[in-house]
Amino acid sequence: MTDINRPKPLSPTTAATGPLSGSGRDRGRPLKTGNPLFLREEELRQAIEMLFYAYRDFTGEPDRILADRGLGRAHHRVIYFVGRYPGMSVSDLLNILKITKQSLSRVLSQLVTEGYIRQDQGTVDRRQRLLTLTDKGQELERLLTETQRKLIARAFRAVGPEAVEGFREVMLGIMSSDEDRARFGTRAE
Amino acid sequence: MTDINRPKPLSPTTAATGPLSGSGRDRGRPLKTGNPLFLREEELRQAIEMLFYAYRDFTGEPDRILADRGLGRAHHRVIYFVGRYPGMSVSDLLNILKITKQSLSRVLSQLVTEGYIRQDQGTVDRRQRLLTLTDKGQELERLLTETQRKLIARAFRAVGPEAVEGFREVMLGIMSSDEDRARFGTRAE
DNA sequence: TGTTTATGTCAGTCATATTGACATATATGC
DNA sequence: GCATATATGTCAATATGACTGACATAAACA
Repeated sequence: MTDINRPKPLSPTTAATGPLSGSGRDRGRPLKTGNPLFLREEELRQAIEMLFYAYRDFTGEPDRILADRGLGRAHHRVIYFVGRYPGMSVSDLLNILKITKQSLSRVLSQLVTEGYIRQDQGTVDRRQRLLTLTDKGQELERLLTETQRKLIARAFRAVGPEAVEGFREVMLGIMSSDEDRARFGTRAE
Repeated sequence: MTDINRPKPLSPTTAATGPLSGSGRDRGRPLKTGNPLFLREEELRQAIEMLFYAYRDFTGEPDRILADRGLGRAHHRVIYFVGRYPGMSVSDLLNILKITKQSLSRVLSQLVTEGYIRQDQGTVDRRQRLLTLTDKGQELERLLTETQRKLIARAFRAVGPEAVEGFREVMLGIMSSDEDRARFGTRAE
């Protein structure tokens, strides 16, 4: 049967699919002999799924708040980063988000039009439009970030500082660019 | 010097932006007196950003592979979970993805039409369409999952088992439903 | 037999992203 | 000062992924 190596059943409705293999211990066959347990296929798959579930839930509540105002997740990202780095330029933002300027344009213009973000001409380089949150923008930013911060804080508090440090290390390892890793420079510990 | 706690400048082009004041708020100050360091606003913000950067990079390479075949991230998720739980029903999948059946429909029909996924009538409950990957689907699933598994494995290997355990704990803490947490049953530690 | 469930579909809409082409103002190097 | 490069913006077309609402069918269940 194809279902020997399966994770546990999903729901009563699929009970038919099987009591299948209990905890699926052996799906975690080593990728190579001698690989430590935490690098087995099963553990790696779990990590993939954890990222999916956690990210989905992490963005869920902000998405709802934004939807009430006719905004989406893309607006959130812009508001977040402009709040984080006030006075950043458009190209800085593009560099972080890694989307095209046309994509950013629609979102950003909307935020400017609706009074969440202000654009000021740069003084050193007058081609630049430096971005800052208006009061209205800050208010929304706080609302959204509060939501996510509480979620993270709750998780952090529940697991303690060592687990948090492990989380940080793994996240840094997943990022593909040194530039991004550098944003989390060696912190006071 | 309100910018004490400000993240470092983003790029040479905004160096001028540096001492930009402002809305700094209490960034970095404890949320409440007595809160441990890892629960300070700055640390929580970093976690928010890490999730963004890590998720963005985590999905980047699969997105490119999929784009070559005219597929998107939504197809990836379907292929992934059908590969993970072969014989799952449509409602199981909806339950995991937490999208509407109409949204799933377009993606799933396309995958069936293009021969990545097979739908078989359930034997116990004949209303159900049980989903499995075809050979073609398995091939793509392996290609995509391999990519992500390698990324995770590299990160895991670099940081070691304790950090990985910390990562797991935090991710579980971020998930909002016990049902999802239960997918990662208490493992041998 | 009547109701609920699992699935599917039609239609309309919105948000987010893409590519490509082109425009303007400013900076910078020779 | 002129040529080129950079920062930003805009128009147009297109794809993808999500939503709501309405309705349809088959099978299970009470």
